[in-house]
Formats: sequence, structure tokens, C-alpha cells
Amino acid sequence: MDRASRVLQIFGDESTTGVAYKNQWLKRQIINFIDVSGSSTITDLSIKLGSSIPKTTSLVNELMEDGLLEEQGKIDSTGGRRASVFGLAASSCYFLGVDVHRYHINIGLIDFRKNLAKVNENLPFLLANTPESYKQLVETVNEFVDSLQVDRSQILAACFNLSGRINTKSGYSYSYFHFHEAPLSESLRNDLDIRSFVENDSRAMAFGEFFGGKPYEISNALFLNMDYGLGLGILADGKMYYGKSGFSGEIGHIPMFQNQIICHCGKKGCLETEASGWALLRLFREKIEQGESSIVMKKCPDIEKVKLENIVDGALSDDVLCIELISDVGETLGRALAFLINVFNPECVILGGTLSKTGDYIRLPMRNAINKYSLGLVNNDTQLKLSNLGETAGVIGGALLARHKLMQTA
Amino acid sequence: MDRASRVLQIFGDESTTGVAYKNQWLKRQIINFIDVSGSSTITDLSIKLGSSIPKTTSLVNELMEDGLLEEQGKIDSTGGRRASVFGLAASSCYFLGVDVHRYHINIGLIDFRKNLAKVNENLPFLLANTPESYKQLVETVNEFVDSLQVDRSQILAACFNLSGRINTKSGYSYSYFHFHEAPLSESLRNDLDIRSFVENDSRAMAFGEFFGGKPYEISNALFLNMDYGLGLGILADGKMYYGKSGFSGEIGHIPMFQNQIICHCGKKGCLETEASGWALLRLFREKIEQGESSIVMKKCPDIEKVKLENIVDGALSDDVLCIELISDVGETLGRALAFLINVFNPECVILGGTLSKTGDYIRLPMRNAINKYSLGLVNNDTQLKLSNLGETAGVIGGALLARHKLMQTA
DNA sequence: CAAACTTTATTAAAAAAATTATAAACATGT
DNA sequence: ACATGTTTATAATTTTTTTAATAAAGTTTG
Repeated sequence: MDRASRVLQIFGDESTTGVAYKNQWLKRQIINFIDVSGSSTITDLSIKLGSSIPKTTSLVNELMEDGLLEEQGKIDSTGGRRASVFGLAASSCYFLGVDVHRYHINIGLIDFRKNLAKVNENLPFLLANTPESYKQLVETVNEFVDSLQVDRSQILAACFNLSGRINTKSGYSYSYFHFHEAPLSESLRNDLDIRSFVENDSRAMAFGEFFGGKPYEISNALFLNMDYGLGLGILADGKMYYGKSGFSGEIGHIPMFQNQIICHCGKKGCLETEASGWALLRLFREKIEQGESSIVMKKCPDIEKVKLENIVDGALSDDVLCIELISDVGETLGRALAFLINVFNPECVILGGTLSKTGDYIRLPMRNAINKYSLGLVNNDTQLKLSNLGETAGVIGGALLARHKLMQTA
Repeated sequence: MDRASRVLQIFGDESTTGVAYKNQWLKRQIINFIDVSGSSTITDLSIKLGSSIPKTTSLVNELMEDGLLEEQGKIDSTGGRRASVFGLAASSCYFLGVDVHRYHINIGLIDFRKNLAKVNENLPFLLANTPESYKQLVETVNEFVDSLQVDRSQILAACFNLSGRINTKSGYSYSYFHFHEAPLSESLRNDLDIRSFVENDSRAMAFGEFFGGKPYEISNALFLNMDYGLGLGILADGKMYYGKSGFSGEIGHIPMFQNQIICHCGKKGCLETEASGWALLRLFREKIEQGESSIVMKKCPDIEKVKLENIVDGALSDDVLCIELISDVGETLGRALAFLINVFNPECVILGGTLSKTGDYIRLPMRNAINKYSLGLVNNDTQLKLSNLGETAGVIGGALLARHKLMQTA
């Protein structure tokens, strides 16, 4: 039995009983503890598990034989014999993150230690609710997997990040690839031969930002994905928050305005009509039509073809119009965030997505609006940070989620 | 050692080690499992704990000797010998809930089985940030405790529900009784000789509504406290959500309007300026001054002395003006709830507080606004319910919270 | 630099818990 | 009503785990 299968065995819930079950449970605890703490000594594990040192030793030895743990040298002495430290064996298994965008795909692979083993970004793709689009997705992922050094059986799970409404539990996607009888996650599993999950794109990015770094230090935070649309990822008490059907975080269509602009969701007055990538483009076009000038128009003379990225680049090149518009959008988003901060009292809010590339151009107006519109006592200890991972948040988050979902219960 | 002390011993974290520690942990698991499931057989417990039947039997026997568990007869046969069922012993310990309002206090006592043993409502009191007010609080609670059959030492914990900003973790209240060096919870503990917690009033009511009934069936829900001010209690993944500093749910002062009304929080455009008890009174006065009539004015001719309760009574007596105003407030609140529902995707929203007494007069306009302003896919499975507990939500919730906090870690 | 002290690892003895076997309680079918 | 099958409870035996004891590996101090 290879190492990947051992992982499945330990995290699977095959109904073993009695002492075998307990040992499996303890092994799972050991892996999870080492997972959050990075590495550990027998003594630490023993205390954490509430088991004796000989027992812990034998479990760790078994996990080493299984190939899931490895000795990583010795800890600095604390005044006596130096203790051996054990960590996860990176190559025991792998996980896939597939970030599906409208016009491209990013795919990434992480190992058991959460190292990003390989990323392919901007793979050509066209997202649509058609069997052809689905086929293209499957083929692209299969090509990526085949190009890897690691065997397909070593990849224990994959997570597909999709925009739109997704039921994470059932695995159904309602916006895309909604033509199979079976849930999308099932179809993918069959066509890839890899256990698959589907996830909301913003939530996956949020997961990457929250858990992508080494230690799990924050436990209440928000992640705002600012792209053409808006998305929100919520970390509540150290766990991703999903809501009843996995639809939580639908911030784009909250009613915040009395305007008459019809949102693509069909309603009027949505936040996205005034503060989003879509809104930014609309406002830009209006200003240009009113006769204002921008360097964006030099690079891209056809106003209909101006993309969000162009506006972002414009701002980064100190284009006044772009900076002003982004500031306006930031102010509005800050007002919405003030609402969320009052309700959630988070430790920090992380800004991600295409618009976050403008850095302080968007962050400062938001900070301003938050101070203006939310209660001092609540927002004082809320930090407003820019994304750490940037473009790769999606693939890293997806792969980490696949890993997380498998390790919770296989 | 009496039974109350046994509870403390089991839920305390005195640093026992090895097998003693494990047994304590297992006992805690047994109590917790029986707590959520109501009662249980040895076999069920054995499966749940992952321990053998003889081991479980001896633990249950010890817990019976300690007086925390009692045999509650036998289960109906499933085709063989009938199993004994065990449940918590109601009188092993008690918990106090103190609901502090502006002009009165409600106090309640629950036993270990969560039965409401005694309630005293509407005890005279005047809330202020003064030592006199604090003294009155302590005296009133002490009188209540002295009037009980049960000994003070049997009451393991008390929870005080206060409005305004409260840091639940540290035990500090920032709005009231903010003159001691030590946190309020410490002062109360000293003056009452009962371990004390402080809690946000709306959160305590929410806890009562969520966990006051028999089974814990919902795991994502919102509770809206509609009184003079607004409050929100959030249940996320089966747990009350607090946020970083315990300030979550500050829904009253979210920026939703462009109006010029100055809220008592100092800002403009707060939700409470247009949709709350305060707002309702303001709107009522404006309408009366414009010459409209209402039966409320017959009962209470001095417009300055009209209270929220009068408007509620007016609506329940079919007074047109009251009903209209409440409907308007409901519509606005519904719009705010639409926001929250989009973000939280809860299973249900429970309406409580004084305004909820108007029943469908407020509920239906809210439901309407929610349908209008939130995404169908998200809100379709969100129920909008009226409070079950009504007036007693606070004391029940408080007492349950005291019990919960002690049983998590004493 | 060796003696004394700490901390970790391994082994051996003792204790505790899990199995297995048996008895008791109850239901069902003849 | 009695034999048979099922489930629960208790007792006896075996296995597992803990505790205690010992050895090994470092650090610190006189």
C-alpha cells in the first residue's frame, strides 16, 4: 500500500471499532496537530493528545513507517537531551487547486506540507454553461496532471473555484456546467479520476489568504474579492463560514442605493451597480463620453474594449481619472465594509482581487469611509490589509481547501 | 463534597494528568452528550465516546454517585432486553440569568436540566452608570437568591445581560457600571459570591431563542432584537458568534441613510434613526404634530410621555397610524435584513424584543422587503419567525449562557 | 573537565481498558 | 407457555496502555 493510500485510510471513516478506531483517531489528531503547529516533539504530542509517551512514540513510529511523518532533526536543547522533531512528509500526497475564470484557468499543485509544487497560470479557456466548455476544462486539467512528476493516484483531491451560486455540500453548480444529472463534483471525479470539490471563487481565495501563511493566527476575518463582481469570504471562529446552503458572502447584491441602474442579477440598487469592476468600467465610459481624458484611451482606443485591468494599470501609471474613479469606488465599498465590520467585529479585512492591485489607491478611501461610517469601538481594532498572495490566492486557496476537506473527513 | 462542587470539579481544568485527566475528559463528554441529546443509554454513550461498555458503565456509575446523573427508567425494547436511560440530575446545580433593562430587572433561575425553576419579572430598578444603580442591582439579585429554596453555593454561575458595548471575554462593560478598577464580572462575583459573566442583551436573548427549546436543530441563524434600539445575535455553525472583542452584531449603527438625523451614537444616517423603537416614537410624534389622530393619544395625552409599549398596544388595538408606522419601520428593517441574509445565508431569522409583539404587523412588511431586496436563491430557504419565548428570552438566555460558559471551561 | 542537574528515549512492571464469554431481561413465534 | 432470538448487563480473561524505573544525551556550574 502506497503512502497516498495510507493517508486515505487514516482520514477515511471506515467503521473500524475499538482500539483500532482509537488509534486511527489518535493518528489523525497527531497529523492535525503537526499540521497547525508545523512540527512537533513526542512530548508535545503526548500532552496534546493526553496519551502517554510510549504510546505516542509507537503511533509516531507507525506514521513514519506509513511515510506520512518524517524526522526533521532535533530541537534546540532546553537544558537537557535534545528532542527529535517530527513533521509531515511533503511528498506523501498532493492536492490540486483549479481556479476557473471567465477567460482563463489557473492550476496549482500543493504537497502534504502545503508547499506550492507547481502552478500554471493563464491557461487558455472560455467559461460557459456548455458541455464544450466543461470538456475543455477537463482536458486542460488532465493535461496539467499528466505533465506532473507525481502519479495521478498521489493526488488525493482537487477543488474547483467557480463564480456564481454554488452549493458546496451537494457539489452542484447552478451558474455553470449545470447540465449533468449528477452534481458537478461527481462528474469531475469521474472524468478526472480525482476526488473533486467545488467552491465559490471568493471563498477559495479567502481560504488561501487566511491559511496560506505558516501559522493560523487570526480567527475572525473578512476577505473582499474585488473583481468585475464582488465576493466575500468569512472566517468565523477560525472556520470558513458557509451558511445554510453554502451561499454566504453574497455581498454584491445587497441593496444599498436608490439608483435606477439594473444589475445583472435583475434587481436595482445593488452594491455592484456602484462599487465593483463593472461599475468602474461604466463610470469610466461615462466620464470619457463627457469629454474627460485618460492615458487608458491611448493604449486602448476602443472604449467598448477597455478592460478592468486597463483601468488598474492606468491608476498605477498615475492617471488622474482612473485614480479618482477608484477612489470613489473605494469610498462606496468602505461604506459597505463599515456595515460588515459593525456586524462581524473582525480582526482584519483583507482586500483581494484585481482591484486590490491598485494598493493604497483603493485602500485609503476605504479606510476613510470605514472610520467615518462605523463605530469607533468596533472598527478600532480592525486592520485593513492588502492581499498577500495576489493572483495565486485562488489556486493556493483551492488546493488548501481540497486538502482541508479531505483531512476533515475523507 | 456536595453535588455542585462535583460539577465544578469535572468542568474545572485543574491540571490532573494521565488517566485521571482522561476520565475527567470522558465524564465531561458524557455530560455534554447527554446535555444535547436529552438522555442516553450506555451503549449510545459507548459508541459516541469510543470507549468500551464496561468502561462507560463505570464512568456513568461514578457520575451517578456524584449526583450529576440519574437513571430515568428504561427505553422501549428494540427486540431484546430494555436498556437503562440516564439523564442529567436536575437539582445538582443551578444557574442565574439577570436581564437588566433601563427601568426594571428580570431574574430567572434554571436547573441543571435547563428547567426554569423560578422567574421574577419587572423588579423595580433604574439603570445608570452610577455606584447607586450598581448597588441596587446587587441588592435586588441578593434578595432574589435569598428567597430561593436552593443554597447559594448550588448556584454555579450567573449571567448579566446589559445593553451597550460589552467585552464578554474581559468582563468589562463600557456603557454602564464603568467605575470599578476590576472588570464588572469580577465586582459582581465578589459582591454576590457567585461566579458572574456579562453579556450583550441581544445576544443573550438570541441564545435563549436558539437553545431554549429541547433539541439543537438549527446551526445558522440570526436573532433581531427590536426594542428602542436594535440588536443582533448571530449563530454561526451552531455557536454564538462574538467577533474579535465580543462586539459583533452592532446592527443599529450601520450607515443606511443619507438623512440628517443625528443618532445618539453621534453619527448620521444610522439604521436606528429610521427603523427602531426610537425612530418609531419620533415618527409618531411627527405625525401627531401634523394633525393625525391615534387612540394612543387618548390613553396617554402627553405626547412626550408616550412609550414604545403604547404604540405596540395601539397597533394591537387596530390603530391605523400605529399599524402604518410599524409597517414602514418593518419595511426598512426588512431591507437591512436582506443585506444580512445575503451575507449570512441563515436558516432562519427570529424576531424578538418589544416590537415583535406586534406579530405579523411587523413581520409581513419585513418578509416583503426581504423578498424584494435579497437574492431569491439565498433567501428562499430563510424562514422569518416570531420569538417563541417573548419577554422571558432574556432571563432564559442569560441563565443558559451562564450554564454554557461554565460547562465549556469553568 | 568532571559532577550535578535536565530533558528525552527506552524498557519493565503495574494498572487499566478492551475483548470475550456468560448471564439476565425482554420479544416473538409456534 | 415455552423455546428461540435479541439486546443489555456483568464477570473473566486478554490485551493495551500507563506508570515507574532506567539509560542516554545534553547543559551548566564549581
